[in-house]
Amino acid sequence: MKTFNIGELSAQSGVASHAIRFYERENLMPDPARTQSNYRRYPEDAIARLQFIIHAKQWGFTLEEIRELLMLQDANGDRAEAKRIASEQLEKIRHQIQSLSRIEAVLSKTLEECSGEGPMDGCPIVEAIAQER
Amino acid sequence: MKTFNIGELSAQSGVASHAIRFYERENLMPDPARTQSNYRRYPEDAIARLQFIIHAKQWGFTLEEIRELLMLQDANGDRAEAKRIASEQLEKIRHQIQSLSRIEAVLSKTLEECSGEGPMDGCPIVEAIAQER
DNA sequence: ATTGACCTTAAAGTTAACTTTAAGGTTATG
DNA sequence: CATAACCTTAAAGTTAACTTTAAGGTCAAT
Repeated sequence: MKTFNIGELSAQSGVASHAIRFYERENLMPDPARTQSNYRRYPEDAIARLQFIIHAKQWGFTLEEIRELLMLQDANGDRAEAKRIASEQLEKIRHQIQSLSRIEAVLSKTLEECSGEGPMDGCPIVEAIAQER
Repeated sequence: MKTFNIGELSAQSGVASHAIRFYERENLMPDPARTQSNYRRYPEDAIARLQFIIHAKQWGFTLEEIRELLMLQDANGDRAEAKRIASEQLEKIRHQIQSLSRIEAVLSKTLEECSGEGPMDGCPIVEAIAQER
């Protein structure tokens, strides 16, 4: 089995060495084996674990939530817990979409109304923001 | 004309006194008049300015962008500039919506596939995150 | 044997947008 | 006149998720 030092793992995973050490301190990555000279030695599956972290981040999970998911995996925990975490994430995402969509509607309408010419005084954009709600 | 000290302005606007001073340092609020005892004295329109800031924040503008908009207003600058700033903001919001919608689709589909029962091993949620793309 | 590219740790810096703390002056009330 | 509730400034702390710096040990190549 191939093993990697931290620089090689960094190159394979696209995660900076310092970030990998940070994940270790934050208990997202397990303490790796060490060489005689105290260098970290990673097994191949460390790449997959880092990619899991990257993807979960892209999905909007916080490191805290990712740590929970990884701990469930490591402990072969309860699937219901993972579902709860992911469901909460889905709810958050849906709220964000709703909120952004409302803003998008008003902002795009406002931009259509603004010619983009003339002085600031009476600018529909400014007036839309200044509007009480 | 009524004037306010910072605590009254805070109560009227819903923005904490310290945040108001912070906005002053950050050039979002103009340096106010002072009493003999060096207390800040605000005119009524300070309330509207703070509300403009609050609303712009709700629309997702950064303080930096809000400062730009306020400077344009204060200088009675060019409406085209305001339109550019708002257009960029609209683009950002649309990208966020797109990105979140993609995540929402995959995540909700994954959640449907996961019974929420049994051990983590083989959990569709974990597998969906671990998936290469 | 020396250079350069790695690796180690611990600690401090980054960003945004504040909040909190510290140490003290002022004003209103009983 | 004392006490509480204001106000002042400057500086440090907060959060997330790292990055950067400092000071030094190790390894591969020339």
